[in-house]
Amino acid sequence: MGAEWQSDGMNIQPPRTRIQRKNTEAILNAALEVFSQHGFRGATLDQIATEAGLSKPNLLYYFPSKEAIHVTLLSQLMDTWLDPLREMDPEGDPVEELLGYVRRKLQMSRDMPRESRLFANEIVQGAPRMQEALATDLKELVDEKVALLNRWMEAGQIARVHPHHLIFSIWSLTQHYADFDVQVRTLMGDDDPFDAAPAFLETLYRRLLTP
Amino acid sequence: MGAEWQSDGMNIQPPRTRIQRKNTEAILNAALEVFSQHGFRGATLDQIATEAGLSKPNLLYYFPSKEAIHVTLLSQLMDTWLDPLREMDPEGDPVEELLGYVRRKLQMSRDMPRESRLFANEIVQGAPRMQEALATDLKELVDEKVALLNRWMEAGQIARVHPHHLIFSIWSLTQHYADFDVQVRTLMGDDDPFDAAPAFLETLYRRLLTP
DNA sequence: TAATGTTTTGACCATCTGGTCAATATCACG
DNA sequence: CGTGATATTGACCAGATGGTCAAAACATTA
Repeated sequence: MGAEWQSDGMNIQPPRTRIQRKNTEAILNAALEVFSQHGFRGATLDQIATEAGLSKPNLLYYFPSKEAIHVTLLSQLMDTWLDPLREMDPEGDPVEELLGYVRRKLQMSRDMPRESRLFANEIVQGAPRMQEALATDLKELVDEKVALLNRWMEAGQIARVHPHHLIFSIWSLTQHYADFDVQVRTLMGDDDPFDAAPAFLETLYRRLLTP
Repeated sequence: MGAEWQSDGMNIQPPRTRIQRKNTEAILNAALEVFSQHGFRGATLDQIATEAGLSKPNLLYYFPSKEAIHVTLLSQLMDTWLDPLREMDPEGDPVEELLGYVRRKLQMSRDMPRESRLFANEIVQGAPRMQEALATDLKELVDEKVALLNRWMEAGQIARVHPHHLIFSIWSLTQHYADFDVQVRTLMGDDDPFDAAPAFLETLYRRLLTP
């Protein structure tokens, strides 16, 4: 019988047996690798199965479909992805809080480039499987932080700039190093982009934000 | 016989007859639409053919393969894409030249979002069909402009920042509005992102670059 | 208008791909 | 060890997809 413990609808029951835990983890890791490199349609179940060290039917014993794997990945990552923004503390020093956010976000591009590219693939192609999450979870968080930025600006603690564009700028400047990695490295030769990026971004945001 | 006038290898002979001109143009336009929305593997010849108002075999009368269409598109666009950077004038006022570049690049994101996403798709996925162009044409141009930026910095005409990262920042900040359009618009609601973007970027780069 | 070259198409093919299923192997535990 | 539950697999399927081809339709021009 098809495994009853599997994700029904949106909810994922935590895998019960040792083997289940091991295999679902292997599958999600393999899928992250493959989806982030080829996009949803470009990825094949065979690729993912091979990468995970399983046969295709075996893979489909753990997830009901290709899409289910993709959706599971995206929603699991959403949280992690937004953590750095959540951590921005209303009580802290505004400029330092923003710089901290930039630093954490850049660190994520360095440490989790596959995750970054997974999202990039999805959004560039119109976010067909994520639009709802964008319009609800993400929007809520961003609205809250935009309000915070507005308060900081009104209090004269950071320079007045368009808060949405400020947030977008942080996303684009940091994720660029993961998403466009090939290009960046091709152009910089042997220099590791992540050597100079932190200083560059710190300079940029200090000059932009210092009132 | 297979049409002899077709692109052999990398060179594209300009289409000769009226019909050829019309159809190759329609195909490339359709392909831009479809590839930019679904990526190379996600796009199908049927989709492109339908979008171009042709049958699939008819489409393949004009291009030998799916890949040939993609390659043609990419190399045709490469030039257009780099024009704004080429226009940066060594003789002009440094800050104004850079701001002009930013403005032109932002304008391209607004006017040619499909082209931007085509490149984004390609590069996010590791630039499998473009690496060479990156390593030759693009690198040459960037190296030249990096040298120019270095001269400007040594002359004290703009602030000292890492020139490569400066260029990357312009790319990422401007292309973000095209590539992540869905996300940006979802979060900004009814506001058109392109209303406030020019002012935001001008502020940002003036503060960053003014010595 | 006849002859020639160009364009279009329907039918077809091989391969790939997501997914199913019954049978088999492995595991956990009383 | 034996037994029921869990895990794995080979064989298979239907639909999609990139691409071919010979024949038909259409243009062009002598």
